[in-house]
Amino acid sequence: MLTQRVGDAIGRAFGDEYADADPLIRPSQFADYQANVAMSLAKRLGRPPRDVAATLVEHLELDDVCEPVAVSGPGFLNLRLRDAWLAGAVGELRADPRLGVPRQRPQIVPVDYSAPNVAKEMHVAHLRTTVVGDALVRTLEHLGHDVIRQNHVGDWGTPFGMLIEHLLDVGEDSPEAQLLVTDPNAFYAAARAAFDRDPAFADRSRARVVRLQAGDAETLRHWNELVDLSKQYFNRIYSLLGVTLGDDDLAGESSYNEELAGICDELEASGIATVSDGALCVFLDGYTGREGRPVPLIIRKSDGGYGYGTTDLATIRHRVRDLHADRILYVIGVTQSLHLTMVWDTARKAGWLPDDVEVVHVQIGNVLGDDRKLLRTRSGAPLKLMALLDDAVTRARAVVDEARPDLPEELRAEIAPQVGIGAVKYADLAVAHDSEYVFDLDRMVMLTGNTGPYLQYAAARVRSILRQAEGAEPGPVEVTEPAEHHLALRLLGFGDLVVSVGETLEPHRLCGYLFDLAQAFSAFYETCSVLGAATEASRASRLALCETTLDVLVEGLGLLGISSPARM
RNA sequence: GCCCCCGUAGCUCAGGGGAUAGAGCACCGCCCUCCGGAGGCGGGAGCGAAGGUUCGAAUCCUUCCGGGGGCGCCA
Repeated sequence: MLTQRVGDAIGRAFGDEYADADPLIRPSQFADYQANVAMSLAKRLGRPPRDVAATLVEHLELDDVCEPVAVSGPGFLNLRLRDAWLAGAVGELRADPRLGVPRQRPQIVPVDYSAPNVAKEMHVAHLRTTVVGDALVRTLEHLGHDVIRQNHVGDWGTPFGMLIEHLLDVGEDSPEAQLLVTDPNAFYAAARAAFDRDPAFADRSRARVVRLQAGDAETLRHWNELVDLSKQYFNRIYSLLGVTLGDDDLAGESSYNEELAGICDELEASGIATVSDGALCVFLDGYTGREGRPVPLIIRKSDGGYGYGTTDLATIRHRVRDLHADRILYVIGVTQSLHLTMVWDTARKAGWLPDDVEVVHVQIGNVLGDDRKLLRTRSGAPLKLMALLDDAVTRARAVVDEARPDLPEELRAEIAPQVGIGAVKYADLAVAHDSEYVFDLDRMVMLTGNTGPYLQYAAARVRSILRQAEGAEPGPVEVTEPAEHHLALRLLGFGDLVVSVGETLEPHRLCGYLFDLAQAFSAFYETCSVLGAATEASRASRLALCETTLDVLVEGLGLLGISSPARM
């Protein structure tokens, strides 16, 4: 709105040929917003920036929206919104069930995230892609996009012969088989041990892989049993995390089996792939490795088997051809960067990925321990995710017990998981997804600072005020105090911010916004008594501000996949 | 050796080319303690280094230093 009005003023002041100048209106530390337009215009006009800015001010028609506009610095227009206008805008926001978040033209967006492996423990890296992916999915859906969740689970490959044989040995209903649900690494380790110890078992395993790949019906039935048990493990984690992934979203590597041979044939026939050292490879310009040797994307191993490069090609073709994707998101570890770009380049070359389909690698950075190395237990073993989450809940319980000894025991037991899980998820979301960060449970569950529990607590406190308002109803918004002004300004920023998260795919911006909002509310709470407001109209207005703040906090946390306990 | 990412306060992290680089935690000093103590105000200290582009660079480009990762049959 401001941008449009300033743009019009440019046209009036300097002529329509300059109306294309981007006013670049942004929040500012010097005013509510700052229009930075004079610099670029001054250059084009050959006039001093301050003069240009002053001329522009004369042509601005913003008196209904802004206080008289100040020119400062080298030529910035500082815009301070009028309290009355802000009050009206917040009133409109309150009436809008979407809280100012626009609906966008829908795009079809497959999002590849989580992707755990069958018969393997999920670790913190999986946790982060799951949490970040889920926040992106929720946000994009809220913006109106047609999101297709794709959980590209690792359910195929060489180890499955060994795993199936072990499952047959222990029996599908045995306690050992249940390890797949409760402690998958233990199952895997047992299978591996048998493989290393017993040559006969190793031979059976290898034979089993061959039958699996040949599509032998009985083997496939056992494979399904194996995968089903692992699904139970995934779903336990997802349910504990409150993640939107379900069985319908499973699109494992195995689902592309039928297409792999065809992919290879097509690439070989078109000359894109060539045989090298017995393996079918794609060599692309610009990819060199050690000693300048070209790096291949291997699509068929020398033993005739297929690797994940081939399934990834089949996957991308499926997403474009069958799902009609406009934009494809890969929420995957930063280590896959090279592999992914090679797959994309190959797909483009083969004509499976048109130029107008955008592919994005949402790079997930490593999670580190306090020694700045990949997070592990003290003994060096990989962390068990379930144990880690339990630990988070335990610590959250301690924080809740400390802060709210007055709450009944059952209620505290109910709140603790929401806080603990929220804390872990928020920590994953609050830092830029591609940066590494140091995992520190104690910091995550703190009630101060940029943490999930802080925001949940903020929301609970607002609820508490509303609860105590008893008969008093929220009414028309008035803005008089500076703290009200600042809070109202923050509230109005929600819609644009959600849009920017959808564009940049950076949920940490939403975290920063919500933290900022909570602090603005805190300042408001400090200086503007709600229940003790001087007049009835003022109390009604402040109740309305409380209610709107709560709505935005709850909605924002919801987009992040974090629940807001009613009390804590 | 080649390629990618990163280097911001004591610590953990923000900073979509714009003014005097921010927050939280930790530390020190003062204030309030009233709707639930998510407190308030003040203080110290920072863009790895050097060039370049620009009216203007933490941000873009180049080089160097330092850290992490990847680089042919695991996924």
